[in-house]
Amino acid sequence: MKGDIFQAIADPTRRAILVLIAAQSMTPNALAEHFDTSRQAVSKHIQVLVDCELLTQNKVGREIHYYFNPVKMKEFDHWLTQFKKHWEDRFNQLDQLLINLNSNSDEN
Amino acid sequence: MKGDIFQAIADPTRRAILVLIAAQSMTPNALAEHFDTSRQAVSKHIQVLVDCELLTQNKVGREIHYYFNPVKMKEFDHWLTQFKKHWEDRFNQLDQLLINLNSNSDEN
DNA sequence: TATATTTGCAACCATCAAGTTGCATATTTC
DNA sequence: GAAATATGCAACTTGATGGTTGCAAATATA
Repeated sequence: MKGDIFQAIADPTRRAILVLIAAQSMTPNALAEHFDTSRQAVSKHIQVLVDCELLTQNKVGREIHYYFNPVKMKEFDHWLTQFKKHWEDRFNQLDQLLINLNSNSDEN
Repeated sequence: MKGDIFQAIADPTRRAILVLIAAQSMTPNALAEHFDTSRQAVSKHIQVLVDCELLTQNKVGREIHYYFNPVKMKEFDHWLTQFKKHWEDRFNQLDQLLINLNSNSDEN
């Protein structure tokens, strides 16, 4: 599971980090100020995102600037797109599916 | 984190379950045959997917048929769409971003 | 050079998640 | 009614995960 994009995106803090960094590149310290947790905790999240290449880094002196890497996001996008495609195919053969769902009233 | 779609989709087994059930509704037993793990393990995954409403169930006698619920998938889709939108906006102001990325050669 | 700043790394802890086994319940079949 | 089948629920184990603190390394500043 190491380096898995789905795993990386599952964590809400990491999603927030992605959104922040996608909007503007940042250093770990700058990022950490946006969260309640410690700098090290944020750094660990960053590391996870770097491991799966959702972030790239650029060291400038003692600072490290992290950037969003859109390429890897595509991988994620791809799964959903494929899934949606599949599921929209199903819509074309709605027949059985709808019949079953409609005869199902004991559930909700 | 209970009932979180991102969390639900993070697990590869659950993604496989979603794909299988989206293709065709299934009972837990039928599903379990597709995996190496025990029926109970699969059932737990199903429960997670039901909790976040990615699956709905229809009890028929002693069998329970699970169906894919496309509605909730939208929620997931929404985040990605918003994110992509944001990130594509950035592309329109590529200037600074590209300058920074290009001056970054010590990383790869 | 001494000090402050930015960062990563390692150790540790608490919680959660995924798996297993065992058992109870409901339904079908004999 | 008894046996078989389909399923859910609970207890337990183990490993991963997110958090903390402490410290070392590198760079900037005085």
